[in-house]
Amino acid sequence: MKVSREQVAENRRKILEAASRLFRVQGFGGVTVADVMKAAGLTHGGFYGYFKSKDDLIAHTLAHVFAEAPSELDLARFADGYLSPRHCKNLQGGCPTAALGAETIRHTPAARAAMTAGLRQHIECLSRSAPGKSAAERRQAAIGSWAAMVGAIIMARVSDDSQLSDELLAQTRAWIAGDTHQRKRAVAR
Amino acid sequence: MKVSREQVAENRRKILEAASRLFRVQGFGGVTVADVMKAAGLTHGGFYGYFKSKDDLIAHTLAHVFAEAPSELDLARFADGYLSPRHCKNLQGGCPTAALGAETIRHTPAARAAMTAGLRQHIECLSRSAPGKSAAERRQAAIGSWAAMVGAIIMARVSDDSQLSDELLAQTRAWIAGDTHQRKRAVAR
DNA sequence: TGTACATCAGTGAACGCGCGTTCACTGATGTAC
DNA sequence: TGTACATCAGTGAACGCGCGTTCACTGATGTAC
Repeated sequence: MKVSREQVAENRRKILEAASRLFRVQGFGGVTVADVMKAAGLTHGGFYGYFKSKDDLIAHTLAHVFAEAPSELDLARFADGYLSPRHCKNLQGGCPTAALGAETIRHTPAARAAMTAGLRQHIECLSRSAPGKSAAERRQAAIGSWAAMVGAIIMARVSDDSQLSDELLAQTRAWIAGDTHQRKRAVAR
Repeated sequence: MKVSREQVAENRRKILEAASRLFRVQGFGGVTVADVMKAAGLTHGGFYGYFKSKDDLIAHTLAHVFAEAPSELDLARFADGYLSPRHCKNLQGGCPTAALGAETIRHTPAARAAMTAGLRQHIECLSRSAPGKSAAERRQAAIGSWAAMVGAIIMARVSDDSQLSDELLAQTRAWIAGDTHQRKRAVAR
C-alpha cells in the first residue's frame, strides 16, 4: 500500500542505514538486496522504487556514510579511538574505508567516486589538527598517519590471533604518537 | 584422460598460480571456479580432483602466495617499490595483503590462518632491516611502516583521481622515510 | 621387454540453489471538486 | 469540510541467469605378469 511522503523519506534513510551496517560487516558481495530491505523493515520487491540497482545502492550508501562523518576532530585522539580493540571489533559501526575500501576498488565508477570524495574530505579534516610547521607538513602527517591506521586495522581484523591483533594496533598507535611527538617538538623549536 | 603424475603436480601449480593472479585482480567473489580452471588451461569439471571446494582453493592459494614471499629484504628499498605507481597499478602481481586482506576478514578460518601466518612472517622479515636501537623498536618501526604501506596503496587504488593516488603514495613514502631517518639518527647517537 | 588391464585425471553436460530483477496486484495517500 | 478517485509505495510470487558442485564417460598412464 501507498505510504506518506515522510514515510518514504524515512524508509529511504532506513535502507541506507541498514545497507551501511550490513555492507561494512559482510561486504558488498555478502549482502543481498533482500537482506537490506528486511533489515530496513520492508520487503525486497519495493527496493527498485528507491534505487536503480544494487550497484546504485552501493554508491549511494557510500555517499551517505561519508556524509555523516564529522568535519572536525583531533588527529591524536582520533588515532587512539581508531586503533582501539573496540573499533577493531566494531565492523558494523566502524570506518567504511577500512571495511569497504579494498572492495570498492573493484566496483562501479560511482562507488569509487563516492569513496574518493570521502577520502579527500577526511584527509583535509585530519590535516587541520595534524602536527607540522607548514600546511604541507601537516598534510603529510595526516596522510601518513591515516594510511597507517587503515592498514593496521585491516591487518588486526584479519589476524586470527588476538595477541597479534592487539600488537598491531598498539604498535601502530605508538608509531603514530612517536612521529607526532617529533613533529610537535620541531614546531616548538 | 588420465595424465602423468608430473603433469598433475604441474596442473596443481598452474591452478594455484592462476587463482593467485585472478583473486588479486577481481577478489574472491569476482572469480569463478571455471575462470580459474580456464586460466590454468583446464576445464572446470576437473577442479574437484584438486580441491575440496572454492573455499579450500582460497585457503591454499593464500598459503601458496605467502610461501613465495622473499625472506630477506631491506625495509627502505621495499617501501619505495611498494609505494610506487607501478605497484599501485599492478594488482595481478602485487601484494596479496593489500589486494585480499580486507576480503579475507570475512572468509573461512583456514583463509584467515594462512594470511595471519603470512602477516607474521612478513613483519619478522621487515623487522630485521627496520631502524631502531632495540629489537622492540625495530619491530615497532616495521609494523608502523608496513601498516602505512598497506593503507596507502589501498586508498591510492580506490581513488579515481590519479593525482590524489600519487600524492597518497608519495606522502606516505616521505612519511616513512622521515621516521626512518629520525630513528637512524637516534641509533647513531 | 612387451602386452593386457586397472586406475584415475580430465571432459563437458547437467543439477540445483541463490540472488538480482520484474510484475500484477493491493490498499493507503492525497488531491480535485 | 466532506467525498470520489487517481496515484503510487509496498507486497510477494515468479523469472532467469550464473555459479558451485556432481557425475557418467573417455582415454592415457602405469602396473602386473
